Amino acid sequence: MAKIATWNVNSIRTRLPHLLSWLKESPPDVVLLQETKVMDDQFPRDEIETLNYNIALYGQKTYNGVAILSKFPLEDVTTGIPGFEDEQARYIEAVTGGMRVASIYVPNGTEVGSDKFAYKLDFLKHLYTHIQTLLTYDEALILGGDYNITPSDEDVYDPKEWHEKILCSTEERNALRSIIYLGLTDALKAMHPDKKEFYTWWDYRAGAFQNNFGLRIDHLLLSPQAADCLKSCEVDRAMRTLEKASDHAPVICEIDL
DNA sequence: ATGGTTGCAGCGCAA
Repeated sequence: MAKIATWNVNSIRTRLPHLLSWLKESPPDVVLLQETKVMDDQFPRDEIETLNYNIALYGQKTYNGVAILSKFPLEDVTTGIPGFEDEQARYIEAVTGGMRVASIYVPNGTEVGSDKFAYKLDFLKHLYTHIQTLLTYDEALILGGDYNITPSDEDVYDPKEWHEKILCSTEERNALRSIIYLGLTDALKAMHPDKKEFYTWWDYRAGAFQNNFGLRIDHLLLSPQAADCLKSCEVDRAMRTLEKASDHAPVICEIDL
């Protein structure tokens, strides 16, 4: 049984104590990290390698940055979406433990209709094309990350307040739905089809976590070969309760290949 | 509540 997690850490250096204790207490086999916010030469490799993880990095100063940690050897590592010119470090892919995995940090978009929103849609368009190609490989494929999109109003604590706002607009939801309809399974939704108020991100402001004012924007999307072997998927809310927590909680699935 | 908080770099910007 392989355990695969995705987690937006919001700075690997600030979150390192939480990451290390989490890796010690309930070690996933594969960890897909987003928003590491550090250049590769400053990534805290030694502390993580000591816990028997291999590491693949695509970092950037101050913003963005993605990484893959794996108990298995990491092969065929690629960075960036093929065919998409992007100076921001938001995509890394590798083959590990009999699976192909990717850690994806979709642009936030800031505001519907803005230049950054256009960039978000462009990123999603190229991601769609790349996933089309990946699905022809007929592999166990796990696309984890901060997609910065709620699939539906069920994934929003206050759909009226968020109606057509960023992370919830029809246009970006359609882009995500198109990607899923290529043949992917939303692992958390598949394991908990009727669960309500099931979120992965809570704003730091205004006591959002304490009030469970959250959104579900972090996803593990699985190819049919991976989905057939899916045994569980959960949100690790406990990580969001800690002092100096990331604003995102990890999403973890178990796959019995 | 065009507010609120966090992380970064170095006090404005992105989220």
